[in-house]
Amino acid sequence: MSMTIADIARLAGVSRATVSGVLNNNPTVSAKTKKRIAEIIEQHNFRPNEVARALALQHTALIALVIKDVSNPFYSKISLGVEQVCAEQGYSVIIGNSQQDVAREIDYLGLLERKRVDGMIILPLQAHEDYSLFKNLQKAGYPLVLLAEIPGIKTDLVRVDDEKGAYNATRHLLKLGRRNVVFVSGPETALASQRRLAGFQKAFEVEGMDFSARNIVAGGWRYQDGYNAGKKMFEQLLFVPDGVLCYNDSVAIGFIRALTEKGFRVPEIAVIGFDDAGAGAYLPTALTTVAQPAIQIGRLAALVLFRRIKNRTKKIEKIILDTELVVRESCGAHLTVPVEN
Amino acid sequence: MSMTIADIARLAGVSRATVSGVLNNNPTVSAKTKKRIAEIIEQHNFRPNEVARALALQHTALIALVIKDVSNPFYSKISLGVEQVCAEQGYSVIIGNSQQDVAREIDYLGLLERKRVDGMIILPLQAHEDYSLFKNLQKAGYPLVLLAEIPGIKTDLVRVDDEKGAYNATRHLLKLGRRNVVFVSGPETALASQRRLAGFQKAFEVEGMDFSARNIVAGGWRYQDGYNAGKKMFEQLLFVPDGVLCYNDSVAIGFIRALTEKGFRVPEIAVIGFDDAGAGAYLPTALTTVAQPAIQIGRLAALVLFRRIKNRTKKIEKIILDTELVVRESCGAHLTVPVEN
DNA sequence: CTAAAGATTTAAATCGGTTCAAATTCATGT
DNA sequence: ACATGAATTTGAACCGATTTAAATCTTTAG
Repeated sequence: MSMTIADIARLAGVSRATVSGVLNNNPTVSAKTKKRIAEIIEQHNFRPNEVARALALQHTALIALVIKDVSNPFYSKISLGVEQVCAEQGYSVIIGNSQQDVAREIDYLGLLERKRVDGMIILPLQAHEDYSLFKNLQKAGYPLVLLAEIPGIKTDLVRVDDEKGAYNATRHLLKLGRRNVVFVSGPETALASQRRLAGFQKAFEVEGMDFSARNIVAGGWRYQDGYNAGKKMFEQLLFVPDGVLCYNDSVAIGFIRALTEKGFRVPEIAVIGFDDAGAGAYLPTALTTVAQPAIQIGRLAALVLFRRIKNRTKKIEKIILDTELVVRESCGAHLTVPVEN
Repeated sequence: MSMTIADIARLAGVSRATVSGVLNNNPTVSAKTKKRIAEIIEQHNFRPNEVARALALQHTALIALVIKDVSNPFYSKISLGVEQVCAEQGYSVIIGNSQQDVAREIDYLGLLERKRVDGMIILPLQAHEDYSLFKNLQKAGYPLVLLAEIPGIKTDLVRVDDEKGAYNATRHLLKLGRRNVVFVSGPETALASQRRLAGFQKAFEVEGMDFSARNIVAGGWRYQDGYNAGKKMFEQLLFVPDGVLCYNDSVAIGFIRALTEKGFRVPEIAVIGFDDAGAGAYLPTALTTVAQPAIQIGRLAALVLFRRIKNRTKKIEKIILDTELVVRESCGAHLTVPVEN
């Protein structure tokens, strides 16, 4: 149906090799044939079949990005960054949503072997029984960039310093005089949640405050998860906090909704989110949050991946970016004088 | 480096054709060889190269989804739906963000010819100088499903009845007694915005109300666009509305933020969004909105695309879904008695 | 005018699968 | 034991590009 290089060769009265030469701007083909054939190509609107090209060249100009769920604003921004630099480099990106499901994630990992994508950026779940698959893939030389560590594996990595981010946010709350502060956690399969919890806890220590199980409540990563957590908390009223650090902005937004429904208000209850993706900045009471440079994370991950694709021997890159506490209204900083200690 | 079908053939002392037979579960190869070779394949963890397969079979098991911006919650939900059914069918999806840029969109269109993706789902911009590219692609038999009409082209299409959706929402506001109602428009390159405006306007007619340019304000599609529109409006105070229909939820959220900053409140000013994707339902004053079944749209688009991929002769499918007005708090329906007319 | 050097072009192999006509093996009935 | 037909396997072509050694064509110098 569509033209092939052989058709063009026939039309031009020349060999396929020559046509290939002009396609790839090979200096060995003369300027005049180049022009002549280029015209014929143009005329017939011939586009070389990249599948055939991929087979011959052993690379597909495709990479895969596997995240939990593009409909989460933070991940969608990462994907935007990834796609940006891929487009610049002439690559396309296959996107996979693991949906927090290990089986799906494993399935996507298979794209490396099956579809021969040139590399993969992946936010691995922390729920695998073992990580030999990752280990094997990496040992087999497949370019892999992670967005979160995997136990016992050294690979290129781009992430943010979750612990420090949570630590700073928590200290901020504490400095503002909040004393009943809780952390609404993320999904158990997220290493980032554990890290943020660690930072949260550390702030308690540093401020010399007691920390107990009451300071943690189980959350999740979606609006609904935050809402549920808040609902439960404000229905039972076992413990009414005056400060809350949430796993991410979506959880914070859901939590705030729940608290509002029960007649409480922000920032009387101070709330801080994490990510700074999505609607937070535009809430009626704008959300204070630990901002991650999501697009930048995506861009860097892609850049690191390309470096690895091009140069298989280079040593491992581990990029850990800083977060930034973006103080808006929901933490009450604009109302309260910080407590010095 | 990695195993090929020839390696397996050699290992099994059999021809490549036979190995291919077991890979494709060809009934002509005997059960015992099938088992024997399957074991060898398993043992060596051989995965056939799908690039080679794609070349031979002339299909890649890839489709492309081109939207404006995955980081918009509505599009990300569509992409989720698309990916769901693709995963079920063993397809992968390449995602492209046109970013409202015609050149980028055209570039992505090229994936059909270049990367030989088996089909494409695309939300075309309305800013092309001409649509011959689409026309040619479609004439050349490339499977194409649109998420918005293109002037003068008949292709498979899945979308929502924007006009009716906006009409219903507007009537709702009007019935609630709101008299100074405005439409915060979407980007000019979005046909959907024009359709929603038409529905908005029609409601005015039906209610026998005057409609003028004051009833439209230029918006956009992001939080920031809604915010800017609101800010401008409430700074100038030329016209303070008591009801607002926004192009989408993001615009509504931004608009509400602007109005809040200026000391106004929702639902004293009633606000309705469009899409029902993202944070709307979890705002302190939950957003009333015209809900689109985004995931379903994605799923249907993918399903239609697969039908077209499999059966090139079938006639065109045009699926127009209904929206649903989800009444929450931001339109004030829970406070106001509807006005009968 | 011719040989050597340099510039271009080409034939054929290759990438790793699928497919189909032809060849081979197997089973059955006599 | 043998002919026959069915079941299975295989060789070779093909998908559409790239690549490289060899062939051919141009220049240039002597």
